[in-house]
Amino acid sequence: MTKGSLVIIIMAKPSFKRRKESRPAEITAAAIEEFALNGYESTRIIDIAQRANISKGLLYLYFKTKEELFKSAIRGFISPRIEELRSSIEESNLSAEKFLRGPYLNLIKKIPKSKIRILVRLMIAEGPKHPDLVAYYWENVVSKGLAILRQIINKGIRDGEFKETCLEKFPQLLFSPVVLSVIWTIIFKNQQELDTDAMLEAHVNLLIDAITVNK
Amino acid sequence: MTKGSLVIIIMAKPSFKRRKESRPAEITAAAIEEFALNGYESTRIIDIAQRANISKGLLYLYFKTKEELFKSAIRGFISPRIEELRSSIEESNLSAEKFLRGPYLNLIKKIPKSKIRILVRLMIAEGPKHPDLVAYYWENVVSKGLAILRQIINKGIRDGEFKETCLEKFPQLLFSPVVLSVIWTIIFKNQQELDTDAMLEAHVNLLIDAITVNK
DNA sequence: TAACTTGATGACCCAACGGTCATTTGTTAT
DNA sequence: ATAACAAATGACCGTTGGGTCATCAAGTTA
Repeated sequence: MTKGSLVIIIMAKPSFKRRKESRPAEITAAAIEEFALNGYESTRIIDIAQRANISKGLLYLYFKTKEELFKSAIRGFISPRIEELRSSIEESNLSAEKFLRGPYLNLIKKIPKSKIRILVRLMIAEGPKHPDLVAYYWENVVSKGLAILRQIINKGIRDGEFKETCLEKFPQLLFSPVVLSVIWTIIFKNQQELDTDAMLEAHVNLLIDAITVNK
Repeated sequence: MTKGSLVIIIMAKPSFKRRKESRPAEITAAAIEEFALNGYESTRIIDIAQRANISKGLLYLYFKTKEELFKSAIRGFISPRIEELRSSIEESNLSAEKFLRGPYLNLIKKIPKSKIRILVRLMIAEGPKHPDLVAYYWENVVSKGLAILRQIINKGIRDGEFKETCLEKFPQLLFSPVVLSVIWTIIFKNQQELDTDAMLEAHVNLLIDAITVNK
């Protein structure tokens, strides 16, 4: 429309990059850190901007509002973990027991030490005010994980490894000490150390003892 | 010091009460509700005042700051529960297994439905910014509960009911599905109902199966 | 009823923070 | 060099919400 429009069309193609366009990712990374530290309300936009080494104004060039930034940050944080989850499962046709003692135990040992802790706290603290985020988290992480667990337990039953117990109705029970570990390490780290590796291993052992057929 | 001081001393005794002095309790009750609903930062003082049917100014007559009100509210909420905990334990010299299947299971079934949920969410969300509150919670609730559990498990081992398992090192395992239940009912109630009673019962059954001597 | 005391109010103050925008900086094309 | 325009800045605005205080209301005593 303006006098300059022709010029724009002609020469805009040869991709220019002042400071490149990895900016959004840098910003959401900084945002996740700050939100994890302070929660949604007490995190100031300017703290995020400073952590990302940009000005407040530039942040608003990429994200319309604080809310949108928050959601983008969480989503951007979850996405990569989904692949992580799927790939580390890789059914690999082990027996159900071997699978639980091996890849599964390994995976859950990592969680209380990884950044996923952040997510747990954020979902608990901010979830009730961001139902669409909860829905996203449910769909992409929780329900998938639950399905995998249920599948493994049923396989064990079909193969005659496991007894028919209530565990198939509540696969969550295999996961519950992970939740406790995460919360413990967030809240009570100053009160008492918890050897999460040992605890998680103990839990898997106990449950397998309880549901294994013979012995 | 002032001219009126003598008068005060003489006639202040015959306790007067305009609107009585149960005010602080009313305020902390209102505060707990609001804080549970919105978290610390997003709760406005005026919301608390309105819920307590008083003006903002009066609230500040009883509590110097929002922070002080928050702490008082939490402490006031915890105190009564401690007695609840102690009394519902009442060792009553049952066998360890009977105790776990009876009074203990009963107690934990109540938790995800009671207001204690509130506490869990608040501690997770706001704990990191209020370490003294966490310390108080630890001392008066968590460490006591943990001690009781450890005691019961050891008794079971001494009496020959239970095997020596890692459960004595991690009594938390008996409690972990409670934490999961609480969080679940807070966050995912719109995604999927969870029969917490059945799940908790299943969990206690499984663990007892795993650690009981013969069978 | 008058004097006095304390419970209670809400208008007001001020700092903090989300969000905007006029302006500057720097890069590329010619 | 300079035109052109995107990238980036930070001073500024408006609102929100914690906290204050002058003022009022109501109870008690004499």
